Parts: sequence; C-alpha cells; structure tokens
Amino acid sequence: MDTMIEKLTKEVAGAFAKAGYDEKYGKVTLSNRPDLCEFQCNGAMSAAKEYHKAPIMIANDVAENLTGSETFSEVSAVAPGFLNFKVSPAFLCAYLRAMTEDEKFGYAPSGGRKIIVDYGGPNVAKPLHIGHLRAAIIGESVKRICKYAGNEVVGDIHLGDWGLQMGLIITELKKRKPELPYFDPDFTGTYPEEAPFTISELEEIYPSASAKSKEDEAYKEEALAATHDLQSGRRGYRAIWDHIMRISVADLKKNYENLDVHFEWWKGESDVQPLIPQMVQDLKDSGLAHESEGALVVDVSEEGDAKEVPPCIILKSDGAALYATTDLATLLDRKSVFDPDQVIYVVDKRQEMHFLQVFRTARKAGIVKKDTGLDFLGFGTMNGKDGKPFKTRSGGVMRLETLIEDINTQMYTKIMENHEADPEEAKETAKIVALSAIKYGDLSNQATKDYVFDSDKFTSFEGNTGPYILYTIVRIKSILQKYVQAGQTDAQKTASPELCKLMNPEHDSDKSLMLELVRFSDVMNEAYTELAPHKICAYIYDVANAFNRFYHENKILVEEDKEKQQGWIALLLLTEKLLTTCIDLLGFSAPERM
RNA sequence: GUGUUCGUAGCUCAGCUGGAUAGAGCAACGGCCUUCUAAGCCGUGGGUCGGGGGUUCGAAUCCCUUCGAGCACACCA
Repeated sequence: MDTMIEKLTKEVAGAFAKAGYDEKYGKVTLSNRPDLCEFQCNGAMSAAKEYHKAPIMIANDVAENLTGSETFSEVSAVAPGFLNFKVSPAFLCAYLRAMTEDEKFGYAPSGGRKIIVDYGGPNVAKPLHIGHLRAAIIGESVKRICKYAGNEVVGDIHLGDWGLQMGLIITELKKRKPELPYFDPDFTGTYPEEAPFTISELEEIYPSASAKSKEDEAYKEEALAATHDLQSGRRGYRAIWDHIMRISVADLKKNYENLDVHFEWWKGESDVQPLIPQMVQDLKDSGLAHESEGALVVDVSEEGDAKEVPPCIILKSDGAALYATTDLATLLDRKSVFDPDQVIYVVDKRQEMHFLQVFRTARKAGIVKKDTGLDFLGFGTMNGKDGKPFKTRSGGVMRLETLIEDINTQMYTKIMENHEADPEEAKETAKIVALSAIKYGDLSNQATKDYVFDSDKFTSFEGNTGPYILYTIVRIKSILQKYVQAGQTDAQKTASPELCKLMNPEHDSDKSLMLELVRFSDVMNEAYTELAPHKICAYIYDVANAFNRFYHENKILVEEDKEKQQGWIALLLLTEKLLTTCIDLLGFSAPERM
C-alpha cells in the first residue's frame, strides 16, 4: 500500500505529465501552512527554470489537470507558484479504512534484510550505570523499528567479558580467599558449583581491585598475569570466570528487563577470541597488515579524507590484541553465524573514529561482504541540569538502578498526590509511567546530540513527555471501555466500515486527527531509513495533540447520532492501536489507568 | 594545532532533501471542570535562527568566512 504522500505524489505527477511537464516535479509534501492547505507541491517553481515559463503558469496548468479529481476537494495555484491541496473526505476515509484493515496500518516497507543491532556493551562484574542508559534505550527502539520494517533483526549485547577486569577480580579474590581450589594449580577435582561470591560482593571486589592496581605496581603485574593465564585457558581461572559470568549475566538480565530491553544474543568478547589468531594471520598473509612502530597495523586512510585517519591497530607491540581486533573478529563471527546485510552500532559518539577504522579494515579485508551496511549510530552524552555530564550529588557515577528507583518513587508520589489510588496498583502504574518518562525523554531528542536529563521535567507529565502520550492512550481506552460497558456492540466489531461516516468535518478537529493518523507510513519510512526514533516521538505527540483537541470538542459517549458515534469509535480504535504500536516501537507501554 | 559536531524564545528542544507569517513544551499571564480522566483544552506575551559574506525567484536549511562550545585525534575500551 502506498503511503499518503506517495499516493498524492502519483496523482500530481500524473497531472504534471498530462500538462506536458516532467513528472519528477510532482512531489507532494505536507503543508507548512495548515491555514492554507493540507498538502502542497512546490514543483512548479523548480520546473520554471527548465521550461522557461513563469511558475504560476505551470502551476495553473497542473491545477487544471487536477480538476474533477476524486482525491482532492480543493486544488489551487497560488503565487509565485505553489500548488495547494485539500484532500477529499471520501478519499481520506477510504485511506483510513484501508489502514484499519491492515495489520501495519498500510505500512509496507521493503524489509527482508538481516540486521544486527549492537547496543549494549556493558562490562561484566560492573554494575550498569547511566552511561549505559542511552545505548539501551536507543538501541532497543532502533531494533524494534527495524523489525517492524519487516527485517530479521537480532540485538547483541556484546559484553565486555575478556579484559583486565577479569584478572583484577581473580587477583583480588586470591588475596581474600587463597584457600579456594581455583588457585591450586595441582587441583584436578571438580570445582564447586556455587560461586564463591554474590553479585554485591562482585560489585565491590572489582572497584577495590581496580583502585589497588593503580597504586600498587606489583598488584597490577599480578592482575595482568592472571588475565593472561585466564586467556591461555588456566582451568581454575576459567572456572572463576564462569562463576563471574553466570552471576553477572543474571544480574544484567534483570536490570535490562526492568528497562524492557531484551537481547537476542548475549555474546561477548570472549566468544570471538578463538577467531583472532587466524584472522590476524590472514591479515598478514594478504599483506594488509604491516608492522609500524612495533605494532601490527592496517592502513585505512583514504583519498579525500579531510584529515588523515590513523591506522587501525591489530596487535599492540607486545603482541596483545585490543578493542579493534575483537570488533573485527566479532564481525567475522557474525558473518559466519548470521550473515547480516547490515550491522548497526549504537555506541557513544566519541567512538566514531574507532569504528571508522574498524569498518574500513573490515571492508578491505573482506571480513564483511561488499554490500553489508555498517552503520555507526553515535549518541551524545546525557548531561545533568548544569549542562555537564550527569553525576550523582557527590560527583560519582550514578548506578542505573538508583536512577530508575528515584524516578519510580517520584512518579509514585505524584500519582498518589493527584488522586486517590490503590497503593499497589499505583506502584505498578508508576513503574510503567516512569519508564515512559525516561525513554521518551531520551528518544524525543535526536540521538546524536547531547541532551539534558532533567528528572523534574520528565516526571512532570506535562507537555511533550512520555506520560502525556500515555495519558492520551488511557483516555481513549477509558472511553472505549465505557462504550462497551454501556451495552453497545462490541467496539472492535465497529472498527472499519463506519469510518466513512466521518466525512462530514463539522469541526475540523476530527479531520485534523484523521490527517495525522494518515501520516503513519510516511513517518515510519523516515524513522526506519534514518534510524531516528525521535521522528516517531514527534509524530505521536502530534497525534496526541490532535486527539486531545478532538476529545475536547466532541462528547463521544453522549452523542445522539449513533452513526456518527460509531464513526468516532472507529476513529478512537485506530488512534489507540496506532499510538500503542508507536510506543511499543519506542520501547514502552501504557497502563490501563493512570 | 588538525578534524568533526553543534550554536534557533529566559530554559529544554523540533524544523521533513531550500519555499509562503520559524514551531512546540516548560516558565509568565488570562480563560475553561454539575457532562467520556483538568496528567487536559483555548488564548496572550516572548526571535536580527551566534556574526558577516555568497549561491537562488526564495536560505534556519546549501557554500565560504569569523566568533563561541562540545568531542576525537596509533598501542585504553
């Protein structure tokens, strides 16, 4: 099914052709003067050059060819050469009806590709902090958008599970509990199933070990050695590593679940380590990798670079692999197990250079197929109200759990202040609404920009916020529920045929709402091709505004004219389904009441 | 220093691939609840789109320049 814009463009392009002009000028866009028209076409002005003719004459020619069109109720050519349109109610209703009958409201993306979204990147044994929040929120939404666009998509958390932090933990554990069998090189029995630490101990062990290693050179040496031993497969260390992983991953899962963020793959850096030696050998054999200042590097600078891109380091001068190496091996692994058409990295934008190097190396070396898309979706920093990176009051890094707790509590308090509510239900509702506040607050900004995390603003549920969107949905749900309860027919059944009853725009609030709903496919196309969740936010905000205006002007449940009422109910159903779909793509949901 | 992103109302942000009078929200002020959730709706005030040039019939948008801010610039991830 064509989108509204596509349909209109075809029609107008046809009129251009009929009038003897190139149909490429027939592009229709949303009006930016809603007081004058609903849609517009500026093609006559661009065409003026080619045909050496006054734009208004061209516009007039085209307008003439559109007279009698069933699509438009109004076509006018306005100086200097604008073509202004209003769509006919019948056409609008037909389109809406088609939307209600389609599972995706007429959205028909090409889809069919295999996409990996890489959006986690937490380190095991370290608690999630607010630095992980944006990746999780944006990545989850991008993933859902790509899925909705008909692609086979997997989200990969890409755990940091192979670095020095592991050696540090092992070292510290050894100091504390040297009697454990893991440290006895001669131990040949079975290691205990129970881990020698809990998650909270683990979270305390790492920072303390990290601090010690910075002061104590010998300690650091030991940790490095332990890391090396682990990586070369020392049995006892590997067993500790298994414990760390099990405990830490379970905890991470719990935390991500709380954010309604779910990964299909829980792969980590450790998974691809076995691929590295061969990959490095191949890079050497092909002549791509060469030695430079003691390190093994691949040159990736290209003609036309504004600035020379430093080479991609594959092995450090001591022979150790690093970040880029692991990322390349990960791409190799992904190719062999999933063969993606596109890999999207949702990462802090400060890593752009690194990924540029990795992408270029991957292409040069054939680690990805030629036509595999590699996209870097870099996001900006989350700042506090002072405009500086978000910190706790004491200046430390804030744990994600703490942040979420705080917002939940704030939201709960507000709900209870607002009206009487069952405390248990209010608590659940608060969670749902708080999540929408956090996510919408993030996603409504362009991902690439830094943004200010202002919890007062996000929880204020006024204006352009998640709670406002949820409130709108809840309002609709409430009416639909009452409509059904009032002994009317099942609301669902009245869904589509009645839409045509809406033709009569007595107030233009219902037509405005319809015009918003009809934009859905165009918005989805944009959000998908640009990987831009904020477009969906902007859209549902418009829909919510249009609905609330409509709601205010029309009393639905007491409407005497039953046909009109049914038409409205159908409109509500569509609005509700559409909003619900959109917030699901953003990664949150609506409660029944709030 | 080089590169890069950005600079829009007091604050936080939109502005679709160049179009008509630059839009929201917050904050300020004024209306609207005996009727479907007032977490709402309607209205008022608030702008030299950092400055300067250029391209164009037409620029917040494209190009150049300048000022200011963030970020990145080979063995960390």
